[in-house]
Amino acid sequence: MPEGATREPDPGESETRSHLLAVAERLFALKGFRNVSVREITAEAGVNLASVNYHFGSRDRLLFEIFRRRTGELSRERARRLHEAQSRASGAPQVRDILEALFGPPLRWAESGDRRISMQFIIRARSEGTEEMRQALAQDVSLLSRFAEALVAARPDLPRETAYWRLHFCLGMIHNNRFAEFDRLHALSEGVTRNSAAEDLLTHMLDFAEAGFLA
Amino acid sequence: MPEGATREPDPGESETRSHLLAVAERLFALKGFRNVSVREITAEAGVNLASVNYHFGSRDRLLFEIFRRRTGELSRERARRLHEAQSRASGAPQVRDILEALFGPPLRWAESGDRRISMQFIIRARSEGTEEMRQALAQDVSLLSRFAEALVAARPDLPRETAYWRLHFCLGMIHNNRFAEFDRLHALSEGVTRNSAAEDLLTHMLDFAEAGFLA
DNA sequence: GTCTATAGATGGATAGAC
DNA sequence: GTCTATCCATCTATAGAC
Repeated sequence: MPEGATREPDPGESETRSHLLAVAERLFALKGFRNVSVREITAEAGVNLASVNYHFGSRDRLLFEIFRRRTGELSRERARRLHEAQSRASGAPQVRDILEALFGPPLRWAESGDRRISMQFIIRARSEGTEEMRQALAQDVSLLSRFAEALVAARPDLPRETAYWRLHFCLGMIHNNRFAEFDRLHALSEGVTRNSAAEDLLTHMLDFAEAGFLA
Repeated sequence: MPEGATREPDPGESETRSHLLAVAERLFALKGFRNVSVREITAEAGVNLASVNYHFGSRDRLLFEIFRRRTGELSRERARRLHEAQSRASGAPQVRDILEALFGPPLRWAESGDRRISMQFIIRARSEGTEEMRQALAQDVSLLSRFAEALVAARPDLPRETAYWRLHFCLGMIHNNRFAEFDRLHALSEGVTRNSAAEDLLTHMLDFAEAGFLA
């Protein structure tokens, strides 16, 4: 597991603190950011009402801390996969390999039980996030521009603007995935043993988006 | 303008009532459903605090009434365009014409000043809507299945499941559009006179999605 | 139909004992 | 670090005068 991952509680972190992070993440992901109160979080976690303020200062800072951790992890994983694709292809990967580095991590997160909650949390942050979160997402342009540059390099004949738009469409394809879609996916692939559900969806997405880029 | 449109106040509707609908729609669209209070709506509208409850019963029912009107209008416009495409093509339109009936209406709404707010409201309803709204959206499957059937007819060689997924990806491309994207769009097309901004984006989307369907 | 006043509920935050 | 008790702000909804 890469350096930044914090699936297991940080040993230097109080048990209450990491428990609060886990419980809050789940509730926020399931019910929406504004539909979860500090009271609900602490009750569910079996800790005292005041502990959120003691450990995080405020409800908002707890929420932002979860956001910061998860988006950081996802970005690092995507960057790593893009870098691997570039290494394999001597710096010039094909469109499909670039898109796999973009699509793969969130789809694999959404599949496994543990990361699934984190993925739903991140998806929510795009629409329900605070101004601070949206600003942080907008500043994450460094990662996106790495993908954009890779795509432009793979399709140098394409106008830059067109490549940007198509990357934007690809992001839309990802962000539209919610629990409902993943559940439908699991239902559809029931009894299909050749691949995992996430791999099936990944293939569908890559087929569609790759063809879109080759237009 | 088609029958269902209610851009102008219904003559049989009290002025306060239609004014509240317009003001509330704008505030909900700009600030988010849960970030707008009855107090703010009535203050902005210059009417009394109690008038929301008098005219609509509750804040939630005001919100749902806006939702009901706008989603109805958009669905009817899409259905009409699909029907027109089918008439033009003797019942068997091409993929691109089907997708234009899907993409065109929301893009044109987002472009013009008046409908722009309504479009943002609808986009928000997907992620911030109440359970009642999500249920209504899910039941709007009748419209979606008309598009799905048309696409399957246009590409009979494609597995049904694949066609559904691709329609799902197209919906993602649309729903990812927010104010930020439309503003970027307006900036990009500054000084470009050959087409309106919405037509440019529509072309980009159709190029991408049509190619994706032909994979 | 419109207004003021207020009831009633919820939730974030903190003081202060332990 | 944890707990109880409480403050204070905000909001929806409604009663009742006009």
